[in-house]
Amino acid sequence: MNQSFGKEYKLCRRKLIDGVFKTGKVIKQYPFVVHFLEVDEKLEAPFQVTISAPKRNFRKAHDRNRIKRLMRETIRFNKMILEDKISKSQKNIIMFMVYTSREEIPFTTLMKKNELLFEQIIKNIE
RNA sequence: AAGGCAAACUAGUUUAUCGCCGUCUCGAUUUAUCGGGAGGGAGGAAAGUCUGGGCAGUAUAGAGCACCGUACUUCUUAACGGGAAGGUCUCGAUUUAUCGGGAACAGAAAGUGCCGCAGAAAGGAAAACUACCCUGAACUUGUUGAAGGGAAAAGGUGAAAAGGCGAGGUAAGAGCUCACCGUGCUUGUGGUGACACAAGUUGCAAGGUAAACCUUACGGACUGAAAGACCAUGUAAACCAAGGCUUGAGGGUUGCUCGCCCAAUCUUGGAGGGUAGGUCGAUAGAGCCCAUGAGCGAUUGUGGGCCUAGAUAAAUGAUAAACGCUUUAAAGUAAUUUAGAGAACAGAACCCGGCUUAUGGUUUGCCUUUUUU
Repeated sequence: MNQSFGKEYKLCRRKLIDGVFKTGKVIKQYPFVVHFLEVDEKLEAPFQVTISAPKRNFRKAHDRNRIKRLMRETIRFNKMILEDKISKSQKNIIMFMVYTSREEIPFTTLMKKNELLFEQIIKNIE
């Protein structure tokens, strides 16, 4: 089982990010808010995601790094949920994830929340 | 034992599983990817962006004014507003001469401004409220004290009242005179110097404030890695129209003035193309460690060794276990055992030198307080 989660999963093309916000859908699963969109373009990875921890909630750079690392770890563990679905269809998914809580939440609960979130995305696409 | 100050060190360790970002290397082929291996991967402040440089671009023909910064001395350094050593003033402690702090520590005899309240008077060679002295008026002849003058010694106000204190002197007083002290000036000696010490003086006739303007001395081009260079893409300093031509439009030269340089490269409008990617800059440096020489020290000479993060919506993480540390509770005379909890401040973004701020722990030195012997 390939659990790697490298550079190719990063969404950093400005046009795609603008597209996610203009035409994508929104799902809230506290503490996450995700904007996502199905695209026909061929990407380097099955899905691409941008992770964001707002400066408004975490003033210190050290805290923002901590939150983003935890989020990346949860996505890495749960990515098979999305990849199974995507491998059946020909489309790719791009996402913009925002962490909305003002405090750090334990890793185990973040895992469950993230799992729920990805299942909701799949239902929504279907 | 607790608290405070200063200095130094440290910033949990190991293993397993799954991952992240570079570097080197091997193999495979579809020549651009895949797979394997080796090795590296945040800090003492990476922070604040307060300073000094390097580096890069623009410009180099300068001068004056303006503006900004610094301000005891000597040294140190690439440089500094940093650091070292020292001087002066000042605060605290006592062991009275030492120790430990602090200082926006140049100039008030160039000029201007300001000094609230209180007080008679607050800067003008000023000022007389009480009380003092002299002259002197009135009458009740020992009282009241008009008026004029003297006087800064006493009281009172104030942060500050015009050198301090004592003696002489005087109507009462006054540096008016004298001794001592303080302070200014001159000379000499010592010191690289800031200054110190000594002697003299027919100076004391006059405050503070420059963290008010100001004066003096010294220094200062501007911008900032989103700098900048190259590659890729695009006909793009391209195209169309109008105005403007050597009798000088316009541009550059720090903000202004003068001066200087370039000189039709210009101005306005219209229509319209494309990028927002990559490589370098960018990690071998005023570098770090060790030894040794010079110096009180900051620092520096010489020799040897080492290579030590380079990301770019931004890498160093997650989970589990063990050990170590701190702490709480229980058991025990004690060593200790068991169980629980905790581990700070904080994330490189071109690179260095400093400063400042945040912060867990350990050690050493000094000081204070309390308890026991």
